[in-house]
Amino acid sequence: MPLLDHPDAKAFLLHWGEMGTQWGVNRSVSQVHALLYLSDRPLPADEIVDQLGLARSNVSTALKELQSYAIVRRVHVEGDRRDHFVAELDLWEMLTRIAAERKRREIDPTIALLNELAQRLAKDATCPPHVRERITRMHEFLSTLGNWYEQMRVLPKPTLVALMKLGGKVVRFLPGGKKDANSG
Amino acid sequence: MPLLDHPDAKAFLLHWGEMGTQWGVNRSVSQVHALLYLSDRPLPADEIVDQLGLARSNVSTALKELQSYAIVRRVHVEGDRRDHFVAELDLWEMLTRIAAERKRREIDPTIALLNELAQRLAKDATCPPHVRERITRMHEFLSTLGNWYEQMRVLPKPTLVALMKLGGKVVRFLPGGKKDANSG
DNA sequence: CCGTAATTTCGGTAAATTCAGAAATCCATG
DNA sequence: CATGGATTTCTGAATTTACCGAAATTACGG
Repeated sequence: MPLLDHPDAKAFLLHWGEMGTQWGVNRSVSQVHALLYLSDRPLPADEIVDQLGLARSNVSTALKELQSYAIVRRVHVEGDRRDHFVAELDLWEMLTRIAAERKRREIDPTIALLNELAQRLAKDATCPPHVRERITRMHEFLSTLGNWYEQMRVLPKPTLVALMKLGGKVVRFLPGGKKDANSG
Repeated sequence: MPLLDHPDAKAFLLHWGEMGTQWGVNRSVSQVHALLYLSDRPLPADEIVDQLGLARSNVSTALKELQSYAIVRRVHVEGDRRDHFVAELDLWEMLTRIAAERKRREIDPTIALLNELAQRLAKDATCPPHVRERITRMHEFLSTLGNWYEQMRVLPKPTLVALMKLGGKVVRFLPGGKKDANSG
């Protein structure tokens, strides 16, 4: 019995698919992800094809993309030759993996370029001062962000979760942190 | 004298333009942003057209998009009828504004849908248990993230900056936080 | 190894996006 | 309230991206 017979599962899947384009992947990719996320068992590509009505090749590409984010993985199912696929169900894991891959694709190349430019600018007298300053600032800013990310990345997951649950209340624990009505 | 005469400024601008497509905007948008970011004075649309070699209409659309993120704003220049534009130069501001807009576009619609679905699922006996659970989990997860974001958003900027600079060392200050070699 | 099932790659088409130029609208000024 | 510059909106062409079906490749069981 197809998962998508249930109207709410279907609503979720269709919405997820549409949002995909906003998130920088195509609809097929995010639909496949939604289907696997809702599925209670590993699915072979064929079945994804059937349930979503996509071309086999398209599903293959989508699965590859999802695996590149490490939020979907191949699993072997006893007594079946075909590859099966499951989505990461730990949403915190999902988030950190997407973050890692997006940083790699969207931030790291720019930091690399800025490293180069910063080096060149250091010994370049012809550059207008404000250009030098703007590029340097951007370099410092992104480097700082990158370092922060790196430090967060290596924290144990429970610590990260605790930090997030704490929300704005972290400041209470900092030296000179604000006291509020709930702190005593 | 055009800004882009300098090779490093040009390299920055070209790179920024290419990355734009990764970041979910088109090349024109990110190029216009780069140009304004490097400029030491407000630029009228005409001049952006000249320096980047884009069509006037294109620049108009790009400026609108950048203003929707609130990282570029219109300014009036004494004695000139034309609108001029400047980029946000405080990079921390830039980041928080982009984050705000992206959350609005990329997360809020999904939270809204999940609110609906969660409500429907609560009184729906026909839904397979694992589907209910997965959707509920996603709902809780995104809501928690949203709440965390909201609490970070309202913190004073210096506090945010301090928190980031602190990096992984925040945990030292938390109750039960780990001690490390640098903490004593 | 051979045959078959499973999967990926390739080529072509459809759809969407980007972008320039033209037309229309807006707006300040005389 | 007319004029001319400034700006946006409209339209269509060009490019890019998404996606299907077929062919090629890979992996597996006998």
